[in-house]
Amino acid sequence: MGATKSDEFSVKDNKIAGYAKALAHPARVAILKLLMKRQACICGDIVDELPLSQSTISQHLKELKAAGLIQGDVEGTKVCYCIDEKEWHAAQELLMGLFTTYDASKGKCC
Amino acid sequence: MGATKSDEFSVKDNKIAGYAKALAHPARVAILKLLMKRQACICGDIVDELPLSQSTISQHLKELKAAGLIQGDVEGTKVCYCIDEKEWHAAQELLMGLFTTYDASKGKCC
DNA sequence: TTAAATAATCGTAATATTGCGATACAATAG
DNA sequence: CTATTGTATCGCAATATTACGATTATTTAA
Repeated sequence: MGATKSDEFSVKDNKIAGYAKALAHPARVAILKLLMKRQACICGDIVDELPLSQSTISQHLKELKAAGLIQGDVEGTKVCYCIDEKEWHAAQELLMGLFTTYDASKGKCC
Repeated sequence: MGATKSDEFSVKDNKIAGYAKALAHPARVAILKLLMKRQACICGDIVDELPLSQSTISQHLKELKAAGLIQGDVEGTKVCYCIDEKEWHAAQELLMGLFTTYDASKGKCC
């Protein structure tokens, strides 16, 4: 008990939930915004910009990478992260699909 | 240590993260889809449709309600849930805003 | 080679989430 | 009033997340 019963739900619902989970922390939202603001990507500058330790930032980056939303390029002693365009759009489509499903069925409540 | 440092981030980023968190579980995604599919809303039928116990469903509904995404109307001994249109659109706008920020700055990576 | 810089990982602690059974509560039916 | 139905809440156990300091690579610079 306690573990999420992912198996019991559709692949699509799990994907949506997975992308949502990646966005479900303000630090990760802030990181993504930073990556977008600087049209080129950054690395440990994120650590300077956010109020979290290096190791914590590193973990958040790892999660965003695991979700597929970002990529990391090793450049010498630094690592350069950026949005993964393809997955970013995939996430956008899935989440938007969920939201627009509502407009389709303009149901009124109870 | 271990608690999320919400205070350290912007209100907006926290809102985005909050909505995302509500969508970050396949059961909640499934619930929202059900509420939309039946243009009118349901209640404990959700329990019959999903592979989770009544108490677990109830908790997920509570979270969705806390996030503002759904409303619940007591109807006799039953409770009828439905999407909260206003908050739903607010969530949609915030999340879309995040996604489209990328298109604006067609940055290429590293 | 050695030192410095940068990032990833490990270990640990605190807290949050997920899930369920049992129980409590509310409203209707009889 | 009492029984039934439908839902919420409580208490617990299992697991996951968040955060950090310390350590471990890894690569460049000296």
